[in-house]
Amino acid sequence: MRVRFAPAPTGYLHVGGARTALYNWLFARHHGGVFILRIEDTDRERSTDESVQGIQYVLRWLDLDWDEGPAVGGPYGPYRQTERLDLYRRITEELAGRNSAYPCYCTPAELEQRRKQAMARGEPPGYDGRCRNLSDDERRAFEAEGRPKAWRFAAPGRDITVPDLVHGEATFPASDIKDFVILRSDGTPTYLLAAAVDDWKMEVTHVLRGEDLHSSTPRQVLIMEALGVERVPQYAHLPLLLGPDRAPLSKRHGSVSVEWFREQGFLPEALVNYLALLGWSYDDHTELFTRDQLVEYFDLARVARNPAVFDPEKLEWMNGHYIREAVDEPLAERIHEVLGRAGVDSDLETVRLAVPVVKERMKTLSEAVGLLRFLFQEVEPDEKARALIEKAGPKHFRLAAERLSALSEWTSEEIHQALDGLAEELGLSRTKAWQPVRAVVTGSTVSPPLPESIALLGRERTVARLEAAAA
RNA sequence: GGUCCCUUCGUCUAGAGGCCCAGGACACCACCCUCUCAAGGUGGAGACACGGGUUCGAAUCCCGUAGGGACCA
Repeated sequence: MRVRFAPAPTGYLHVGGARTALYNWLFARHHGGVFILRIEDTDRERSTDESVQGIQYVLRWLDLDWDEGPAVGGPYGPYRQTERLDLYRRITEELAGRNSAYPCYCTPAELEQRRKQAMARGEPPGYDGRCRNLSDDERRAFEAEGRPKAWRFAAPGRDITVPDLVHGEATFPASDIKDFVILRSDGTPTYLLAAAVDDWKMEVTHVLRGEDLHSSTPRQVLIMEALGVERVPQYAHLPLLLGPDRAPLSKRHGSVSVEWFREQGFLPEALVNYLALLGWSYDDHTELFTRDQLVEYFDLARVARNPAVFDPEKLEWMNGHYIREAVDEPLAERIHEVLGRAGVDSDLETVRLAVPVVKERMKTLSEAVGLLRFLFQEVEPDEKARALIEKAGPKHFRLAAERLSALSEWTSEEIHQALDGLAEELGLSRTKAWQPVRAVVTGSTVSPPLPESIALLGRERTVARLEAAAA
């Protein structure tokens, strides 16, 4: 079994593409097949080394390893290979020899005009087959004129049924399959030809791709059949991913690239788990899966047929879960990195100690910045904090400073006791006594547990902040 | 316009004729826990697009209608 994942060379992978990659990978791994990475390269404008790098980077981050590739399909970009162009041309000639392809001399303007006429007559648009039965004389005349020619596939005029591993069979009527272009006048193949030929040459047995390619399947199958390909791949079309507005996920939804999620502090495990569940389910209640379980359980028969809306909130919840589950040490390193990128100059040692108290209060790693900033920078109390500080008054903080500086041991237990003593002395509830202290020490009314926060901050800085507030 | 695909709580979904006056999860609400925020616990509200059939019985099968999407150019 040879499974191929073929993203377009857009330079990044959006979550829809990532899900397709994941399903291909899971399918291949589940069946012990070969997972092939092939970059679809039919777009002249965007194909660059960088885009291939970008896709590889993302797949590595998600830990989706491939066995072959990256192979590049299509003829463009830095991967432009004239021998490939020759291959597509030779195959087109071969098809022509079998009466399955013919040159078309119609100009874009002519095609456009006829399309409009057809529409006006209430007929479906699409090529009318005009050049299919050109006489030799007519053909010579066009050639003499120096007209550019494209090559079209000669549709066989019969219905075609293509099986699909998630949808079952779909029959496309002959009338819907017009003679389509396979080789452009500049000698480059269209997606249809390139995909069919490359899948054939790479001996691909399974193609899992987006639903948007569903209706192009019969044309690819037709090309392969005309070529006498013995084993046409099996197709599975995955339901599209939608944005919150129910429109297919695309660049205009903004932050949908996997790279963005990485930068925001999402864990690959969370993204993989979430994506796996967008269009597939195992049973009626299991939601959290390890990678091994995913590989073991994944089954195309349980892939949904309806499109799914991408829900960032559920992803966040799941990410929070994976952060809580994460091992402290590597997590500390990642948080250290995130802090650095946010311009907070932290030291790894302190972050290590802080991890246990922050890990269960984050949905994304980037939230660590707000939670831990007070440990590494001077604080500027926010509005709520300032109000609390003002209300409590200097005496509150002077007493707190005294009690804390008198401590013989600087541990969260001792600090806890000192703060309780403060509450007692002031005749206040714990909440009322502690919140102003929190405001002064962390600059916020929200923080990790106070005694732990103070322990992390250190005696000197804590007392200094309290004394400044008492002045 | 044609063809193909799709339609269960706001969202992701379970459901392949009786187990379903529809189950789980996220989000939401309430309560508990509690030094704040979380996490955790308990409870709550919330859906079978519509209309016809078939059947003793339909979310599940059939036919229509409506809506959405993709492709064709």
